[in-house]
Amino acid sequence: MSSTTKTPTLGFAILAVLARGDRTGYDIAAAMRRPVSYFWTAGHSQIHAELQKLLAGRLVAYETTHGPGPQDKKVYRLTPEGSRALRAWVTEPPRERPERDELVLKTYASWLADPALVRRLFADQLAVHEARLAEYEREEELFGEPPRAGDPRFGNYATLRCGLGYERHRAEWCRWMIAQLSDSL
Amino acid sequence: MSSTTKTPTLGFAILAVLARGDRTGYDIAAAMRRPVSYFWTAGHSQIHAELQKLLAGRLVAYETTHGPGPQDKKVYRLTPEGSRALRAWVTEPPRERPERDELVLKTYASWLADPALVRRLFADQLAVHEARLAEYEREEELFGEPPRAGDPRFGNYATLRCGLGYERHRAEWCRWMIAQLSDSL
DNA sequence: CTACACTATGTCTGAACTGACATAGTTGTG
DNA sequence: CACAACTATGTCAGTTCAGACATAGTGTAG
Repeated sequence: MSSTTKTPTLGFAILAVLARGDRTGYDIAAAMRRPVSYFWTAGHSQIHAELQKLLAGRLVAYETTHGPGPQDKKVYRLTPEGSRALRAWVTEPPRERPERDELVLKTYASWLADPALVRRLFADQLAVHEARLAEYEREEELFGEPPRAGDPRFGNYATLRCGLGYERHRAEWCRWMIAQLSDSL
Repeated sequence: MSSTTKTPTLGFAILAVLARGDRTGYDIAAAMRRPVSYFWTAGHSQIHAELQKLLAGRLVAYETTHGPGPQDKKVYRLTPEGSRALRAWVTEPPRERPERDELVLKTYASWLADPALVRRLFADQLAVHEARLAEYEREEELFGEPPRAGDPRFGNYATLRCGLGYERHRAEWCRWMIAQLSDSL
């Protein structure tokens, strides 16, 4: 660590985006809304605040150019320290985040409710997952040959594969639930 | 809603546990650590605070009995209003939680790091998922015949199925990553 | 009989996060 | 030329959550 601060995960998410090219806070927020499939999300207010901290820790720097808005436009870039910190962080084991899934919780309590309404809930969810799956499959086709491990696009492709697997698992579970609920009618 | 307060998801998690039987705050915390597979988690400090709010909204009530500790033991139960609120909540569409997965983020930035170290990271993760999978499979066997939709045990079984599918998807993704990284060495 | 693990309730601080508010230039459309 | 959408930065109040601190009776193993 360069000094006193321990960077939260959001900080590394920002560094990971900047590793692919210099950006403004606005651009980072846009990238994190959906890079290609999911990986992390944050509102712009959080990003601007975190950029201040990264700046204080000298993990990023910026150049001011004139642009729209009341303030000047700031284009951020990784510093060598930032790049080093990011590379070191990548291979460290991730800290477990507690599982908090509202649909699973509803499922846990689903024995209390009208099976027809629960069935409807899962049918809606299934539609959402199938739509996302179709979208991801379209994106997958755009890659053609899977990129190699040293290529930045490998990161995009690998997260896309994760998203693809997740949506398939989720859709299958929804279908199973619907089948179970149909049996009990 | 009974009055002014909108109950957060944690509140419904507590109600869902109480729907299966009266419990103390301590018991609820223990149940939510791992009911059978995952569904929601919270520390006891959060649970005690939330129980106060549920109490104020008259969704739960309690009886005091003498027990260990400086305070008396409080056994909470659902009120009719609580039961009604829970049942109504179950079939409402879940609000989307933002995706925040540290391993996926690391994957997104993995092109920067030493492939051998990334491979190690995923091998460790694979071991974790395989261990959980084995545990869930053991739990699945204990059920024998899948419970029917009106049975409280259906909730447990259905969440277990979700956990099972999730761990399989995750393990498969880890294996795919390891294969990709082995190719590039 | 002593020590430890477990039961049991609660408070408090700080970090992480959400959503609203505030401001204003640029670019493209009708 | 007016208006909307997009670019762009920031503040602030409130909520959620994790982890530490505080306290103390009960049951069990050595």
